[in-house]
Amino acid sequence: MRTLFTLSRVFAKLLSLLHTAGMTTRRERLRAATVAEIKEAALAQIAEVGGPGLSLRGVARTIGMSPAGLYRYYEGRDGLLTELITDAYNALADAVAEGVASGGEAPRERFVGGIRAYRRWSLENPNQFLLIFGTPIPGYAAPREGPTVAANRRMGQQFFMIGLEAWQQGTFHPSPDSRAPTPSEKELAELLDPEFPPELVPVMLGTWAHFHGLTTLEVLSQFDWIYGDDTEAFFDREIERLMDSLALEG
Amino acid sequence: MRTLFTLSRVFAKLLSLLHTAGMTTRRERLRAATVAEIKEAALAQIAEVGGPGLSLRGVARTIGMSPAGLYRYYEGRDGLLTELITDAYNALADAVAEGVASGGEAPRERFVGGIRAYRRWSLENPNQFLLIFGTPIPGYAAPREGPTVAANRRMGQQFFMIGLEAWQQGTFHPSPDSRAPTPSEKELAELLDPEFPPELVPVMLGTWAHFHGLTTLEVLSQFDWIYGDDTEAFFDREIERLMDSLALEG
DNA sequence: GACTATATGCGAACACTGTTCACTTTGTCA
DNA sequence: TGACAAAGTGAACAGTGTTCGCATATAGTC
Repeated sequence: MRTLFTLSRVFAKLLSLLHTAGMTTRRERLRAATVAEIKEAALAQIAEVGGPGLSLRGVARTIGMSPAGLYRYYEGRDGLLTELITDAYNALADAVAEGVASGGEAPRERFVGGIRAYRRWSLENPNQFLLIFGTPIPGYAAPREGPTVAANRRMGQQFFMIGLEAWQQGTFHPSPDSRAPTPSEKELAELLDPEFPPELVPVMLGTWAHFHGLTTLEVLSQFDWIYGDDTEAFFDREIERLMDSLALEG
Repeated sequence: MRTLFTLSRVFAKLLSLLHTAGMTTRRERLRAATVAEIKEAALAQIAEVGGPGLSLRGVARTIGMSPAGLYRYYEGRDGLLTELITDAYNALADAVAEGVASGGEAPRERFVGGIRAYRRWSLENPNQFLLIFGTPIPGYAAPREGPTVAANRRMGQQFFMIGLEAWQQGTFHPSPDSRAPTPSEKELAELLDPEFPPELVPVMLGTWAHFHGLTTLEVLSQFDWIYGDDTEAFFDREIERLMDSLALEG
């Protein structure tokens, strides 16, 4: 009987939560504020010491809370990391989208704009970048089919769409691959868009890998001993070379 | 007087150490064995849990020694990491050299052999790879101009030499860069080899970044959702595309 | 061979980490 | 007002890297 009452109450609360997205009650507002504060502190700490150095007790200290209290908001360190990793994926995807848009109408400008934004965001947020593309944090396992892999796929699909856009405008003529598309490539193409040409899949993956490699090595300061801190010209030149080899016009 | 005696004794010892590289004394043999054992245990642990998860107390446990005892052999965790990172650089460089040699006489075969070896080593030793190209370990700072940066440069120079080899055989005709070589590029070229053409510097760097990106993303399983575990064909095809765009014949 | 300086190794301690648990205080809602 | 859930705390546990003082084993010198 008690549990039934409780259940119905919980259900009512859930409904009200879904209904009133304006966070009416005082508790909800406070909670949202606390969550935001925690995340902000965690992000600041990651920017300083990197993902693997994130300390729960540290963020508890900076926001003036006991370490145990954090567990009311996140499932420990792993839960917090899951959220931050998801955020990083989305932030990168947003930055790329903005970079594409800044390219105006010209397909090549849009494409290059996305790539440049990829690099810029990564250099400005190296530790968030490494949260995604660095060493997996020891002891942390992303939840299966959880928010991080969803964000990962979202980012990947968005990138493929940039290629499709140029393709459909007829300005994209990568050298034809002598090999026929594999089943997995056809499958992915269909999943992305009915119009997506399967032979574009490996081309886009290779392109991604290329400028991702450039970005990674720059974030890790692997070009410093050659170019010092003036790597931008090299990067731009390399992107031009890449675009030429893809025969992306416009 | 005492100190003078002591100094001369130390000097004699140093001389004898330099002279008898055969590790005559019992102590030296034992020490070498212990060092090797520690390194082996650390390497095994890194292979399991990754670099940032390396636990000094853990290796002490597996070799049956007290944690404090390790400090007679390494300057704490950082010292051990410095050695392991250096080893990783050298192991990768060795693997690449072997891959090049396996290509026989044909320049293109040699070049591709090196790249394939780069990928293979990285996939077989992902955690050593990430030790070098992953997130810097929190709290660890490589000693300035220490062994790790030396090993890093050694690896880089070796890679440039592979390019020079193909160049000198007249089989390497990358599309000419419209931009004149920068001072840093000329400087590096001279430092590498008097015969090294400066315009080859950015080409080789770009090439490295390209297949490094492919390798990184594969190590981090970022292709899995598309290709499953059959990524080798994609990689090989991509390398062919890269070689064609570089116009490396033979 | 005895003596002494050095290398090796250990246990205890310190400051730190993530996490759990029992407990109190605070807010919400019938 | 009363009941119940949420929020927050402090103590505790097991784990980490590191330092210090002390014991022992080895090496080289008189």
